[in-house]
Amino acid sequence: MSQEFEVLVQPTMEDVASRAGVSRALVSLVMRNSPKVSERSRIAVLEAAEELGYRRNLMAHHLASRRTMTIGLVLNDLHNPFFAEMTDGIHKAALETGYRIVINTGLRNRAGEKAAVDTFLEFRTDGIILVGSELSSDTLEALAAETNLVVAARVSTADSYDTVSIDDRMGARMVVDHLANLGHRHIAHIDGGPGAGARRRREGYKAAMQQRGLAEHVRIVAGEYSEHAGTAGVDRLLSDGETPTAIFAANDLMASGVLNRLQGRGLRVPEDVSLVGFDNTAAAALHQMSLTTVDQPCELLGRLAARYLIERLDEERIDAVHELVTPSLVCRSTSGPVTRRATAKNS
Amino acid sequence: MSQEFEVLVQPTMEDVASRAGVSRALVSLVMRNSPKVSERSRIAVLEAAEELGYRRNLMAHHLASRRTMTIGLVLNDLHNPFFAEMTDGIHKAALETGYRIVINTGLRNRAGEKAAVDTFLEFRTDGIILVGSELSSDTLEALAAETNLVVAARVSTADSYDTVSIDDRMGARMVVDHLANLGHRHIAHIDGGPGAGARRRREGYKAAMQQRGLAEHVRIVAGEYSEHAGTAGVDRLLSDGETPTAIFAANDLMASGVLNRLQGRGLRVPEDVSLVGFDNTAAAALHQMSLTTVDQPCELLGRLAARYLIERLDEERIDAVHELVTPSLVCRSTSGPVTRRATAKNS
DNA sequence: TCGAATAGTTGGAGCGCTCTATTGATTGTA
DNA sequence: TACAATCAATAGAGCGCTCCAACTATTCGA
Repeated sequence: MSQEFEVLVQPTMEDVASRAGVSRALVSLVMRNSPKVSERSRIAVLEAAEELGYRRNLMAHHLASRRTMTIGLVLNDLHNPFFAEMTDGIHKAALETGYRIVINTGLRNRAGEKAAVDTFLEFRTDGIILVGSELSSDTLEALAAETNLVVAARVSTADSYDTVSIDDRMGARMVVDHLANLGHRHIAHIDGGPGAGARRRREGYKAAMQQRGLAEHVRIVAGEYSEHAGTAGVDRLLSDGETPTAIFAANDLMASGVLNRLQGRGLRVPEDVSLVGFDNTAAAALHQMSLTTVDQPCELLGRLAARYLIERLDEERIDAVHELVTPSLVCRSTSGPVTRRATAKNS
Repeated sequence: MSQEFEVLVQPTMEDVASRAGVSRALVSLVMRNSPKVSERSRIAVLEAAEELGYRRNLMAHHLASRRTMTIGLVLNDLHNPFFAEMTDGIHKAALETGYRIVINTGLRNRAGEKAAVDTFLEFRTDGIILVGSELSSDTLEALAAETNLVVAARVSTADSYDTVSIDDRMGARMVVDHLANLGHRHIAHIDGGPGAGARRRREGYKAAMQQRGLAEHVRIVAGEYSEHAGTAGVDRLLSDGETPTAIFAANDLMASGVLNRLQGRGLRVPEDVSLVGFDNTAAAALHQMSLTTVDQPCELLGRLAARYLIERLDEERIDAVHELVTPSLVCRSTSGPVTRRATAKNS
């Protein structure tokens, strides 16, 4: 029992100091890699620390220095692989600059997200990165007044925090261009409703269609980011009589539903109908799906988010930065040229 | 500028105390919901805190109380949806008992995992949960001496930390039983190599086959947890001449490769060959795949892990607990009864 | 009416660290 | 030889909080 107790009480700098025969302040200098320590003492201290299994107490460290060299990362949804990849980018960029990260997640609701943020505020992390936040812009403004803040995967013009996001509008335009170049004119869009970026994807689709002189063929069916919305969308599109030769689904999950329903209805992809998604999730790359889709450079987005936060911390930048990153199209097997058969049906 | 400075310096208990006209100690009592505070003072303090935007400094709190009410969670791989679901379970269980969690992840390597653990040790979280750890058992033992530890998704008999895992062996047995009950005898297994739980899945497969009197049909092809290993496995199985009527892939990702290759080879699933995976990932549920697979009760695993850690913290349990949770089979469209055609080929 | 019990409040020590000012030892220079 | 300059090490205050012992009212029973 008493041994158990001993084990869990961690040694302090004082312990290391007395073992090494120096002062506590010297140990502190060694731990912070100060150059003004003699080689002799440095080694003595490091050895003593090693022997005792000393581990700096970050809490005390922070209390005295007001810094934690830690970035709090709040992920809206751990289940979304998109966030996982962004995290990789943030993680790497942070490590390269001497910061570490700590992650938290709301349970996919605002209250949970707020709790996650509060945890970091209480831990006094040096700054916070929010990925795919659902908080109101007022809340974000308030938060930016309390800590250094960067919001990723969300567009804003706020001047108290930075944002980094993909250019959804351009992504949608790329999809339309790709399909139009393949000869498609009847390109329908099943939209993502309230989903992140869905509004901008829809706008991009519309604008590109107009620009291509296909304004009359613009056709948008309401949906949301789910597989079911994809199947329902197909039903809606087909029941109107005029079958489009190509469908642009607002994200990959929806595209999966679309693909399934098209095949169920006896339509071949891409011979009869071409299909393009958005996000380039792992499932899209699987052979069963092999979906043409828009890829987001997640890791880059993450790196940028981290960089902007660290600029605020290290260079004390105050004014906000808002960056839009260009996506790219990944062509796989679900999109192809319009065939005689497909066009015959429609014209 | 100077305003900027003001904003980022957070108010302390002292500030709240003087604004509310009470002592710092009283504010502390209010913040900790002590019952021995008059309603009058409580309200005064809470109002002052609200007005100042006071937020407790966890670092100082910990330093004084030696507790953070925080659990550190180290995920081996954020990309694996399995971990995301376990996190949900841990998260919920933690919240219910007044704890909060903080997550960290290694960049899929031991050094990264160690760094993640170190962060939590420096933060002095009350305990640590490792999910899918790749650290050596010696390292884990050493870690358990420094903090309270629970390891999830890993089997062990160590007596200094708890483990919670699925019963992979039983999962494999369920697969064999399911297929055998459908009339299959030629059931092959493409194994997961060094992957987590793969060894036990293979053993379970072998044992179940023997128990069913199918020892002579045991056929194991080496693989690993990747789609490619699945396609390669099929090639290997078919090139031997004797096509199995059913294939048990060590995980869903592999099963995806298997499915693709079977179809590519002109074999129908499940008419010609039945296929079963393991993990029940989101992709398996997608209609394109609709894979029969073994489901792990991830959230339950998470809840158990959290519970065991909290028992160590709150009830000061010392002796280790090791729990194996029973999985369940999810029957979808890739498995079916042996057909005349399939059996004809083989016997 | 008085001491005891109770409820509410407070000052101060201390948690483990950083940081400033200072001391002591050593070296360089006139 | 004396004095400044440099280097290495240290004491001590303080970061924001908790917790204990002590203190002040107030209430109660005898």
